[in-house]
Amino acid sequence: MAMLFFYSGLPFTTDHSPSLKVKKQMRYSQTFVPTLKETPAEADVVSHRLLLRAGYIRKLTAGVYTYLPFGLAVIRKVERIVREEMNRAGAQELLMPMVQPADLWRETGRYEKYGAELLRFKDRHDRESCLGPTHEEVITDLVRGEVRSYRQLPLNLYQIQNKFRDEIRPRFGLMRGREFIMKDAYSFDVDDEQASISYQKMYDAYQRIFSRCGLQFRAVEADSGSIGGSFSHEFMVLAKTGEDTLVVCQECDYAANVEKAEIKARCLESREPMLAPERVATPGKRKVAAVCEFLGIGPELLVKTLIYKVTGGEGQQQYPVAVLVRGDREVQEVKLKNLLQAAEVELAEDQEVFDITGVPTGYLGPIGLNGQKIKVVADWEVAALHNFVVGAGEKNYHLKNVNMERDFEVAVTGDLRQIAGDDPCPRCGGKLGQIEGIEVGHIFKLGTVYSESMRALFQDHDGREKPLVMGCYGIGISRIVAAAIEQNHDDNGIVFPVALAPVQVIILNLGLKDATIVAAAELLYTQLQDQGLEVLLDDRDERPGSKFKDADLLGIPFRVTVGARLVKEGVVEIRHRRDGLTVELVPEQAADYLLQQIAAADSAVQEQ
RNA sequence: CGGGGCGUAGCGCAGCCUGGUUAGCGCGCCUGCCUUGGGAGCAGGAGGCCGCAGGUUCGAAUCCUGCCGCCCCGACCA
Repeated sequence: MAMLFFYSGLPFTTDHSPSLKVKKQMRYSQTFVPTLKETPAEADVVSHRLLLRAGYIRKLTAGVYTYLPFGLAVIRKVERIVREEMNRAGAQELLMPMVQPADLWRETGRYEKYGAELLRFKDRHDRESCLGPTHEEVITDLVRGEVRSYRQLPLNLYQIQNKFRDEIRPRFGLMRGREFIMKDAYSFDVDDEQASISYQKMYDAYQRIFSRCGLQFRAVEADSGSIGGSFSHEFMVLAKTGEDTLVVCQECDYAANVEKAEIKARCLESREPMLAPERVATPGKRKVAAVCEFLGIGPELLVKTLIYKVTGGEGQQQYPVAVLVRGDREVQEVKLKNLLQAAEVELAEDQEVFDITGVPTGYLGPIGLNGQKIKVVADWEVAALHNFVVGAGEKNYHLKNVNMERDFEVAVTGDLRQIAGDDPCPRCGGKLGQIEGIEVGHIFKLGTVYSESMRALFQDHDGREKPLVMGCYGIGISRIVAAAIEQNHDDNGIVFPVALAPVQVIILNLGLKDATIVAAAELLYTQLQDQGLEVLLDDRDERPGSKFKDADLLGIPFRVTVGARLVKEGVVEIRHRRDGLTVELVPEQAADYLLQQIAAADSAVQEQ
């Protein structure tokens, strides 16, 4: 502590201290924002391209990026909103280590289960370790050591931290990096009811966060995936480049990820009398369309038999499962995985199918598979169907008039197909639409999965020891930046929402050799800063064209041009990046105008 | 990991198939002149282990082998 005195004269402060009123120098000529005229070849999607071109990020290696000053500024904007809303919701910030011991992960069994995304390594003492892709184990370890009593609950702890997941295929720049910034929060409650309240608080906080970020988004019901747990929502930014497909009811407020979207309208059991099975030659007809055309039937009367390699669930070995869906449907693998309680399901290759069943693909059917000890599962629709067509289990033949139960046995029947465009809403029966989305947030009700396996127990007021009921809540901070750009750009570059822009205003000095213009630009720069606005002054010795192009590319919401018109007409020009709206004002009015516009943008967002 | 493609100056690319003079173009960068409301013009200039390592050859950016890296399509996820 004594060391502090040696730094005499300097106040003890940190750079995020709000009390320190040092204005940031924001002269373009001295700012490291290396914009690019041409698009680097590595970038394909809009956000990646523009982040590189606008000098916001640079790549170090696959899926790993440096945030340059302006990129970091945007990240900080997002973080600030997230912190404010998390704190408002009663969560408390902490910071956990990124390096974690393997033994902790063994307690929940995830060291083995998590798969290759978990980057494992040994330290110099040969201790097994990993880089944290998420922190359920660490937080649970912390809390089990400190929380004993119901009086210490509820508790919600969060952090904003770099995560590392050794993604199979990183892509799209910040959208799917291996290293990325995430906010992860964990809630601890006494019982399920209280946990639901914590969950709802987070749901509400997330609504506020994404609204304040100026994003168009939608909360949807989601699969809880490998994190485990019972109940889950994803927050999706709506954008064409989204990696996920969502179904949204046009009549009620139902929305879900297609992975999850239930098919509720159970089809009516067919009343047709069952006919005698008939073996028909279908030479060379392997595809659904070819078989149907050949037999003169619609694809809804044919049943596909697909062989999946399934891992986990009952025993650790891989085993084959035959999945039956109608010819016009697709298997939804996430549903299949959940139904089988499997760790992984993978469609078998043609050769593998032959090795497993002895039948070439295209002629496979459910009959006789039980004899080979292959588990058969069927979609509900198949169970309702009568007299359908399946592969005969031998090359160049199919079977007509097949019926489930009479002709073959099925281990499980369930909701296994992907929801289709003509399916009705599972809630209200209304019409469904499909849209693309980017997952920027995911909340889970975990229950006691982790607290039980790690023995995180507390004593309740009835004196009994119970496992903590947990929830976990993630937000992809760096991904929000990419998603915001996917949703907000035009041909000239980024169009940042005011809340996320690295600075709110850029002043273009177009008359570096004209003392009047320079003086006016400098004065405006100082005045706007004094008003608390974030301003970049473009004082570079560049031609006007370059300055306009860069201002657009960077996506700064408001541009103030100080040029010849100041000398001739005494005005500066203020242009809105988003809609191109332009006003001319005397410089004295500029600050008020901008403050008013920025306030308006903020309140519009708040009302969303 | 499976499938496809690419590594040549800071960026975008040509040259490679059909080996052979000093490896070229556009942008950017430096100097000077000129120009100044949408990425100007002229003149001069700097900058290259042709991804790495072997091999074939009198001779390799170019042909062969191996490795490394990157991008795109699928399984994963914030």
